[in-house]
Amino acid sequence: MGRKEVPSLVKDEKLIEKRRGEMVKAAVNLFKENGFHRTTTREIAKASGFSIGTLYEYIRSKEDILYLVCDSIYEGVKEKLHEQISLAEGSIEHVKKAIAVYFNVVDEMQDEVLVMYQEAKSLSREALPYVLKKELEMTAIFEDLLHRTVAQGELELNEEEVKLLAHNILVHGQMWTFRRWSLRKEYTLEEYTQMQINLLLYGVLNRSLTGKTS
Amino acid sequence: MGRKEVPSLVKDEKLIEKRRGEMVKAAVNLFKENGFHRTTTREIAKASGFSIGTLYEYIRSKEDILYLVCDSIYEGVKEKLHEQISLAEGSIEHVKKAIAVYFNVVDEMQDEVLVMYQEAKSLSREALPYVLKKELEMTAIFEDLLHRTVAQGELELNEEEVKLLAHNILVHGQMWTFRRWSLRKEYTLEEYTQMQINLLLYGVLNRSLTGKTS
Amino acid sequence: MGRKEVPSLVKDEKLIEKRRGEMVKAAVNLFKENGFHRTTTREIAKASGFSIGTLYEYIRSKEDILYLVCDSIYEGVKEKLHEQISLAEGSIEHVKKAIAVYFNVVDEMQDEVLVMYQEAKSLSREALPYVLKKELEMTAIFEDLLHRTVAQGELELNEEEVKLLAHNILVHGQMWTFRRWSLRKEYTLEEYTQMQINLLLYGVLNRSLTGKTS
Amino acid sequence: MGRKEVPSLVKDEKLIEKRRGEMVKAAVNLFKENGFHRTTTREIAKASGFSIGTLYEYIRSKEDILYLVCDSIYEGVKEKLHEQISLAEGSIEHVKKAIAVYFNVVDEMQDEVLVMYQEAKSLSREALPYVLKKELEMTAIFEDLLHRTVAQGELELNEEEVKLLAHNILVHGQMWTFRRWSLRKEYTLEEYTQMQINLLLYGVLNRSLTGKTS
DNA sequence: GATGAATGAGTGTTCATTCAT
DNA sequence: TATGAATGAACACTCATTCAT
Repeated sequence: MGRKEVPSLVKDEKLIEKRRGEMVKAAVNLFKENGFHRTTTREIAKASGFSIGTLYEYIRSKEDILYLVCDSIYEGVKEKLHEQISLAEGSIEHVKKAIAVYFNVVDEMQDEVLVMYQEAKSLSREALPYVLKKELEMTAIFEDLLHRTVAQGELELNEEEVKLLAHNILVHGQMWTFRRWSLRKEYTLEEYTQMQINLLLYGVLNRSLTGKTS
Repeated sequence: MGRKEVPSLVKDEKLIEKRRGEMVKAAVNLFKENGFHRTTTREIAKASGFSIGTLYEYIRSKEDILYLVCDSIYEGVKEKLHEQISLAEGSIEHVKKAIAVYFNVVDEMQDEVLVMYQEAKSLSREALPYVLKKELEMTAIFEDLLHRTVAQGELELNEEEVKLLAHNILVHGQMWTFRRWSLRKEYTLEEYTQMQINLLLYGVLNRSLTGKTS
Repeated sequence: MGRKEVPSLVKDEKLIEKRRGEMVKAAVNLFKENGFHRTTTREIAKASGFSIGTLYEYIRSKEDILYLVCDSIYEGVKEKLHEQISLAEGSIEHVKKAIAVYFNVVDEMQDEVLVMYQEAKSLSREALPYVLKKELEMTAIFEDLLHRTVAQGELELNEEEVKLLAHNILVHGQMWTFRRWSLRKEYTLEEYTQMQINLLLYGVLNRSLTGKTS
Repeated sequence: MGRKEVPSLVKDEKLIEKRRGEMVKAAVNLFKENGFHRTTTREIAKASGFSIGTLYEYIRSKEDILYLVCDSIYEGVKEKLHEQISLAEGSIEHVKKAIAVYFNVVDEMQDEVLVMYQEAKSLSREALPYVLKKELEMTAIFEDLLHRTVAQGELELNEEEVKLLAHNILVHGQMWTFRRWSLRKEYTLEEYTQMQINLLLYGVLNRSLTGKTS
């Protein structure tokens, strides 16, 4: 659904799934180490355990690998998220919980997230929209959560504020990877999570309280 | 001060400054369009208005260009910042003003800023620290501002919260360029600025007010 | 045995052997004409009958070609030598025969020998020792021969004289290539061989003394 | 006389002489270290103490420098030779003395001699004959010496043997530099000289025969 | 006479991709 | 389906030489 089709010369769908899984796993590790441009298709083939010829049976171009990698990372993050939080509820506590879970997932997959964050720009003008769409879907998860919490009466935010807050939550999660060279020195993941939750929510939280009392 | 020396075969310092300026300008435009790796040194030379041989009179390697680009962008941002805000004061109003000015500068230099944050990772392990140092210097500007405002009694934040808030301010500025594909659709720069100021500060602001009133 | 491994991206050992043979042959001709430095890898590839990309499937660097050339020449000389002379005997006659055979081989391979003699110095500090070792192995062939002849009682030479004489034999062979611009004008190979054998073995001074006394 | 003219844009002959002397000195050192091809004209200019522009006031091309270097080395060797031996005499003792003096000169100028014999091949087809001519002049010195000694009745050699012996003497001098990686381990210069004089002049075969008969 | 900035053809090398087996 | 040898356009970088000042 909304996923871009990457054609393969091989017919067996099961095999495609399997081989591409091996490819992506190998590629993430290599991209992590050397970046997309400095990684060669030969290296990816070798690390995947098959020949360069076989690699090209399952993709059309090097860029396809990058797309598959990005796609796979988003799916991974989303899957882990769905495993741990119910998206049907709506309460301040639930928002806090969701943020914490999200930050945890980002931390677990920090290499992957960083790779995607840094290399997605190398996707062609054709493939990029598919990845950006995934990013929007991720944002939507938090938007929905916030909407429900607003509907519940626990938060007082207009539409645009919901959007921006959801955006900020996502960004603060990514920050933990792309500024880790600095943040890791100052905070543990737990401290970082707690402090960001405070900074993210106390504003809107107090305001709504204030709003209520006034 | 803390800047990495990039050696040149040319002796005339004035000329080096001039030619490197031309180079950086051309390179930013090309990097913006195609990224660092997809841009060739010949393209940079041509766009700079001189031959490939001349290009290499002023740098040692392609990476030097990227370093000069990053360095120049930081200097540009800092210079514009210093032009518009006094860094000696300390008040809520001043913090708001500084954020707005910073977001404005980022918006004016959005191409440059985008290029830097996307390509800096391609710097070698030798050059990267110099750029990260610049980033910390930028963060420190906001840390100082917040410290002074805390000292003034207008904010109530501990040391670690100051650090994180400064990080957040910087990152949200960058995000205006990084996620412009999404943000631009929703907000004007002014709206984005105003809303982020609210989200960033109302949390801590109300808390301190609450603290005061209690 | 003692040969330096030159890695190849190609797995088929037979093919490596074959392609490198073609490469070396082409390279010798080109080096002969223009020297190592003035010969381009593209020229070598073309003369070898394959593309530049293919060339680099079989070597890592241009210097590898030079090493293979040197190695191949030594092997060629040694092989031809072993084909024609038994190295187990030891007599004046056998020494003379061996010298004549060696000079013949040098003459047959004069282009190769000259190339090696002139270009080996361009080998890196890493590869040079392997080539010098081959040179010592060549010298050792004549040392052994002389030793056996001494043991047979047909010559009276101490260890150091054996070494130097073997060295001189080798040098006189190489001379035939690197001074051919002059020697060829004066002597045929047969004349040169006969005269050098005389000078090497008979001595000029004693002969004249003998001549006088007889 | 017989020297190739190397044109210069500068008129002042004294200055030409001086500058070229500086150039040659610098070039020999650089060629010694890195070889002719790996040495750049910029390096030569710098090591000579003037600019690249000035360098080209005194030569037309890089190859001119190589020619001047070769020429200068020959002149140096010849000069030192003439300083120490009279070329008018003719006797066995004198030949021995001349060989020893020549070997000494070669040893003193070993770097220069090595450079010349390794790099002369890079001279163009136009310049090479001039250098070969110098080499023949050197050979002629020993030919003459041998001729006079034959005429004196102290040696019994025909014309062709004289020529070849002269060649051999020259080559064995050169080999002291060329094969120093091997020879230096076995012999001091004095030992090498003494032994080569013996082998060149006394012969090994007759000696052993003599030994046997005595 | 001296300088050194400018030039650009040329070099070694890489690597995504193809295709015969 | 799987292989891996072959390809060649493209790349970063060099350096002998020129010429305006």
